[in-house]
Amino acid sequence: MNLGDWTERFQGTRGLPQSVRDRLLKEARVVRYAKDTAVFGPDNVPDSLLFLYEGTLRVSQTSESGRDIVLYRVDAGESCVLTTACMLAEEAYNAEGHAETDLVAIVLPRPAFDRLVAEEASFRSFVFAAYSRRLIDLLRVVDDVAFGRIDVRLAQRLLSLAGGGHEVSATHQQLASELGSAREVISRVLQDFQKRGLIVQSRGRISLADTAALKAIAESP
Amino acid sequence: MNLGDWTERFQGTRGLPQSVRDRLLKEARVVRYAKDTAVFGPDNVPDSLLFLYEGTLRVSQTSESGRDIVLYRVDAGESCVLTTACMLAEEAYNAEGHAETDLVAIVLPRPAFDRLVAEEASFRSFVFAAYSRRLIDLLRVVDDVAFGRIDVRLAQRLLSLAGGGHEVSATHQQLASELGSAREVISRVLQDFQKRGLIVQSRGRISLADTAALKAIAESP
DNA sequence: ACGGGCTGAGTGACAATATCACTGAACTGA
DNA sequence: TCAGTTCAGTGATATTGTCACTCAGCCCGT
Repeated sequence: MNLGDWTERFQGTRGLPQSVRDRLLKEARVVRYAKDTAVFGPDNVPDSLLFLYEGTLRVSQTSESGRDIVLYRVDAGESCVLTTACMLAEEAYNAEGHAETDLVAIVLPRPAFDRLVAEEASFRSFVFAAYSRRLIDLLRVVDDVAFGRIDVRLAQRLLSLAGGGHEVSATHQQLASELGSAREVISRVLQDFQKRGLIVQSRGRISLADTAALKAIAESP
Repeated sequence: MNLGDWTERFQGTRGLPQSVRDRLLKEARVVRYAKDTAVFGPDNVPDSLLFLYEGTLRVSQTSESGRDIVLYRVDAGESCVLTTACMLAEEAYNAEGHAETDLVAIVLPRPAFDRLVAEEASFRSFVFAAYSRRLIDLLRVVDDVAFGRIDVRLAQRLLSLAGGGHEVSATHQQLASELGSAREVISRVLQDFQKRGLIVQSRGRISLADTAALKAIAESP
């Protein structure tokens, strides 16, 4: 299956000379992942750079005790450098990538990646910028987890998961995993939100009744 | 003041051809920071890559509320890529670098850095490996903060700060900052440790009386 | 030596979050 | 339809964080 000239789609590849783009089109493979499948994990370490053409990839980390926390999401048009990082570091890590939707991705094998980084300044900038973005995402996660209030963080996450709409499809357990918290805690906070008329809950589904108030909570100190 | 051929000292520069090393020696500056001074911070964003020739640099993050947490340390022979990352991302961040000892560092300006990454595969590997190491350090921090018990983490940190010895020079407040916790919490855990005979406390100083038992705590699940 | 002033440490009360051990409610598929 | 499974609610308790203090030891000038 052919995507046509996908290099048009990525900031980091769009600016490259046509010859390099042609080489990319030849050397990279297109892969698909079905929704809710694992893209990579501790026992399935990738050895390539992943460009996400379509869909959303959720990267999370699982602790020894089985609890987990979402680190960040990779959206269409972005690349997932964590995989590259861990590949290069050859160290144990327990992050895993999960397809939140059906995914279409472009896989660039390591040698081609190396060559491109070496030869193309604009591609190099793209890679470094991607690293930086993730580093900063992680700094934010650290800050939130270490110092953030759970109700504030939950309000933020609900708004973000709703993506401008008013519906969130997630179980309490999934929301707990988003924040690295426990289901019971989330249940209690959500009940509080519901009592205050900010949300309406049903099984596996939350509708945001008062996004303005939620935003106020999300932005409280 | 001349350090001689410092390129000998770094994994990432040792393997370079002599011509490149000569260029490095010409283009990089040697800088010194006194112990307990700020090397970089939100209002003092660096625009270069820092190689640490001698000393230890502590990188920490401060929350809005004033509490802070240590993200990682950069030791002699390593480079601090977080600065580069944030420089490239041109995003706000609130990490800061603090000299834990007197520092001698080599500053490589951005253009020279770019050129070197482009031209030298071994230097490139070094940079990517440094990024990866920091990413993985941060994953560890996230895991600890989100899921770790405070007594376990404190035992780990005491052992690590003692560096194989039996003495740690740190106030309770400083230890709290290491872990992103509060002084009172640390005080209580330390008192518990002392009651159990694991440590002996004095003002600004802790001596580890029973490192074996501390290790047992540090490794408990 | 003496008495501020300052920093480091101890403490009780309380709030927030996590854990444990359940219960019941809502869906699902045979 | 009903048995199994997933999702959500709840009380009790443990851990961690916050607040508002007190007290002890150190530094320094007189």
